[in-house]
Amino acid sequence: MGKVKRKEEILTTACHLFSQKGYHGTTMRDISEACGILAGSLYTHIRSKEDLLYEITDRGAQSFLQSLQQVVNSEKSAAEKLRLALRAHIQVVAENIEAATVFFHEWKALTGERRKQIQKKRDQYELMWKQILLEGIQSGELHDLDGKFARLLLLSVGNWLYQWYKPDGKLSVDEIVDRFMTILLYGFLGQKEGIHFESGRNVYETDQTG
Amino acid sequence: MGKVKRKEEILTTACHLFSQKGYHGTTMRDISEACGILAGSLYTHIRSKEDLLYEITDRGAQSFLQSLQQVVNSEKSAAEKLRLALRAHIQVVAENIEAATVFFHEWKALTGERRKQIQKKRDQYELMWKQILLEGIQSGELHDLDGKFARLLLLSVGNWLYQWYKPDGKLSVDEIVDRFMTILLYGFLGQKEGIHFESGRNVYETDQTG
DNA sequence: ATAGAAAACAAGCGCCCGTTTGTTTTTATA
DNA sequence: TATAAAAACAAACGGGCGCTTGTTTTCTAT
Repeated sequence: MGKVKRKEEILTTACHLFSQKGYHGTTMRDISEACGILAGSLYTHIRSKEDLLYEITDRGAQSFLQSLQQVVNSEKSAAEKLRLALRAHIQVVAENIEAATVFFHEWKALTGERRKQIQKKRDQYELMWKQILLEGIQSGELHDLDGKFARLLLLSVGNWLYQWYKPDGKLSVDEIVDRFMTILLYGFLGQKEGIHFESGRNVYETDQTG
Repeated sequence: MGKVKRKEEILTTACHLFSQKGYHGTTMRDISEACGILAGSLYTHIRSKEDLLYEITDRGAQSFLQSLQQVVNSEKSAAEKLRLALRAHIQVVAENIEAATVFFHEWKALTGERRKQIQKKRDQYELMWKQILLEGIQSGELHDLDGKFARLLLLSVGNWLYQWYKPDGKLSVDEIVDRFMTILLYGFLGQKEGIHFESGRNVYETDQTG
């Protein structure tokens, strides 16, 4: 097995096991067995168990930050920016479902400086959402909106996704985003005027949950 | 220390530590030290560590089920039922924030039959939400609504609450529910006609998160 | 083909885990 | 106040934990 490859294999394997059994519920022997080597051999490639967790969560944080940065920099209407932001978020989760699970579920198992760094990136991310919403409110496009709770709503939806999303589900990321955004923009009671989806029928069951 | 009291103290302490450090990250010695007794003495009151986790999560599940059952049985409009359901959910989380944290974050650490039982109650709970939304859609009150995603939205908001809610926050449960429901019923773009709150001003910062 | 580097092995370190056992102390009841 | 039950202690069990060390095997580049 090549040099860099084994390191990545260990990370992927750890990510898989952490997402399934949790960080503290996964042992180095679990990881080594899944990789087909002995536990001690892992330490040729990594320095510690916590290093694995940090690498996984930090990569996750970077993915979220980078994808949202593009949205913030874009020049679109507030509503469109919100859609793009939610789309970016959901895409990161959907395309890295195991890493996202570890990111959301296990990052607090980090200790000391490492944890602070991840916390910092989470704060940065939240700040970017704040910015998008604040712009929309100040420009009047999102009149009368409680920015704080709008943000909590959006992040709740995006962050909870890892709990139910299954990669082999019937709906694409775009279809999921469309359904959420329709409700978020116009509400349970509002009309969906001016919005059209290629698959916009109202079907109660479109099962994607596990 | 009395008979039943010590058992409850152990449960409360375990709940606190599980919510902070996770189930696998908490040791029996952690719990015993916080209770001021030796680790072995715990076993006068409990049978195993997993028993503690099961008791906590099962009580949580019962709280959610009971509070929502009352809403399902009530005779209200669909929109009002949704509000009451979200209120019930948020109230359970807010009034038992540590237990809720363990319930949402650690229930998968249960094994075998115990885990299946909690899963079953979670399914029951979701079914009750489905029922409320289905009634509202079939009666026409929630016209054109994608019930599946409306439910995901509501449960995302309710389930993510444990991640940011602080008991010493400035807003009451009712105020939180009002803010979420306003957005959920009328959307980011819609008018909030016919709705009035005693504290309905639009302030961007109403900090409640940690 | 062979020297040097990288990777994996084999063994085990010290420590902590959940739990058990046998004894002592505390509590409740008569 | 005597007595039995309940609770807590003291000590340790078997085992698994993250990780290290010293050696052997495998790969890579000349």
